[in-house]
Amino acid sequence: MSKNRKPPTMADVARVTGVSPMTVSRAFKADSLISKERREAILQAAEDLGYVFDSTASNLRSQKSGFVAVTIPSINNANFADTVGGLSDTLAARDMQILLGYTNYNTQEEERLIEQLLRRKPQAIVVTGGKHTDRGRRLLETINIPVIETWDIPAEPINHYVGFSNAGAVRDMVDHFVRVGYRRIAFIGGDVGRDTRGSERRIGFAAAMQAHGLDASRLIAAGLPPISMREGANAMAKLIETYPDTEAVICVSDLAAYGALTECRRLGVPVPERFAIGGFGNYEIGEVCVPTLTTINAFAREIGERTARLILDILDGNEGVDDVRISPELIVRNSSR
Amino acid sequence: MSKNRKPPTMADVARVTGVSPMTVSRAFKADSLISKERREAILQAAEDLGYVFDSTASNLRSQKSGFVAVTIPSINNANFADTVGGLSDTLAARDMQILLGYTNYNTQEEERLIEQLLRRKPQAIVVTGGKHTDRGRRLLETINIPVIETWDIPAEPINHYVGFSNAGAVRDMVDHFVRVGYRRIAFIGGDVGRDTRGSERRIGFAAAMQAHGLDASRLIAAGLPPISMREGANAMAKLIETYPDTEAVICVSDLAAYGALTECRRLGVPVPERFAIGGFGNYEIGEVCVPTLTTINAFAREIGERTARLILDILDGNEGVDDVRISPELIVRNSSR
DNA sequence: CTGAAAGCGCTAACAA
DNA sequence: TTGTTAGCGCTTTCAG
Repeated sequence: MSKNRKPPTMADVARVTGVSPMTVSRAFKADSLISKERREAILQAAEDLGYVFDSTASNLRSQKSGFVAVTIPSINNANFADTVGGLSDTLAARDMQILLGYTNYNTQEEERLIEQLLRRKPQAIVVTGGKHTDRGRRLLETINIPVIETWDIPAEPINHYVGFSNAGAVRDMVDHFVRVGYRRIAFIGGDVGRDTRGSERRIGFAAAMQAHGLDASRLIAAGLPPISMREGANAMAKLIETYPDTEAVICVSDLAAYGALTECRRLGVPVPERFAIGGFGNYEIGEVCVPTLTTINAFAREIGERTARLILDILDGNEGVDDVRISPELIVRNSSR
Repeated sequence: MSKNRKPPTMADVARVTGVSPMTVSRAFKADSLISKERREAILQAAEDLGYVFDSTASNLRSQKSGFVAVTIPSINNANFADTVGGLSDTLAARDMQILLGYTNYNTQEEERLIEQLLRRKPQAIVVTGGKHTDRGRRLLETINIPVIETWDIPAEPINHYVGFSNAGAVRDMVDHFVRVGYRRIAFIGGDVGRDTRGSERRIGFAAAMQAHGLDASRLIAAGLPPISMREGANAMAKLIETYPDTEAVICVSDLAAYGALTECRRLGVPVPERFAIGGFGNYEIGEVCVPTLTTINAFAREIGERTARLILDILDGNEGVDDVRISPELIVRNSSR
């Protein structure tokens, strides 16, 4: 089945076709000057030989890898998957590929990953969030390619960012909850410190509650991020036990919120009549479950698309490239007033 | 901020350290012969210079990319994400990286992707399923690297496979449903032809029903794969309208099953008393929702891990490497007897 | 439109 | 343990 001969190179294709390797090279570049018939003959010969273009060599010579490096906290998260999808689809139009790594919500792991990814000579690097180890940050500052921080608005951006205020988005939900009459509001999130976006959502909750003169101390920590549905359910049980008179809860994600919702159903607590629930992220589950979930749409896919366009603009040398601030949208559904 | 000087190379590090480039190269390979102090001095100088190892060049010279190419139908699917996670984590132990592409459940797109990925000279390629375009198959047959088909047991494997029988797994569920007394059983899946794993599940359903002498014609097509929760809900509405006396339904995935479950709740149809529901894939939603979902665990993460180990074995030249047949596990929960 | 020469940055292979 | 030489497969550059 698999022969042990060395795979054919452009030189082989050139020999078969009776042209120079340079001409073969041109045949493989869509926009290069070469007669139509010659190109067709060359491509046909290449296909017959089983020749596969070697981008490894091409990249070295031209000093362009065609890669954009991307780090996300978790591969198994619909929000980040949407962002990667937006990035990937937009970059594909220019034949660029994504080199993906995930950090498990851990900046140490992110540092290791950044170093590993940079060795592949990406033409840009996209990271999630604005928190990094000192060395990770230094690596990003030193490298001579566009760096884009996403899903956040960093206090001190390394280079560019495409994101939104996590604290601000939660504040909008608190404001809405207070406006419609809830007062005793709690927050379910992960343990502090690891997931920075989650922490900022908690901070946004506390700040907004205080701004309304309300008690901001009803905080339930549900475990290490990311918070699963199960952990959301457990946190809800703890919440009801600890603060039985709570009227509404804001969860760090729709997944936690859905878990909380199922726990209410198990306990016979009517939602939203007795207990209102809000989530974050506009996951599919939130528009299908009963009752549907009030949530915040952070436009995950658009973050990816805008990031990709920012990168392409920079690589094209367009001046005046602006960072992007996304405005998350509050979606009020049936799990709350 | 970003200087326009060319980034430093090994030659620069060598100059600064007063050694030859070859010695610098050795300092970056963990297992090579070089005095400890010298290595440390070199690595320190490299860090100071902001030198980043160039795997592009290394790969070309050594003819080893360190990549494993992987195609999956969708990036936004917890099952495939788990498989990729298993692959990625297992390969990371050997410093290999994954080069990921997704096909949108489309073999044309898969063909395009395979061609693109092979240009990066991966050391192995993993594809999902055993159905490909003719040219896609030819590319995989011709290339001189391990090819692993997953999530399926192909009738004619190209090279290796790590998978399970989708038809057989659904047959197990039908057998169970019949054993506990259901007779009028339906199947909700995607439109035929695109998602081959889904088609095989439907085929397994029909064959099993016929084996029991039961009517296998209650098939609801829910749209293009992948079937969303929403489409599962719509399909359930159609099912109840079309075949009102149905007792149980098997859905092509847990997501569709969950949608079906919510539709029952909306319609006031009690599950499992009036209507039993089974899913596929053991997604998190199925163990949290109310009632919990009867499903099939296909061991997605293990598929990835076993695939990675298979690849490493082959690359290590271990003889007698065997393909892997996973045995999916039926999990009976509260959405059925 | 086509070709020849040179070299991208690293490491295999050999020599010391 | 270290250095020298050559070359991985392609494309930049320049000449025709």
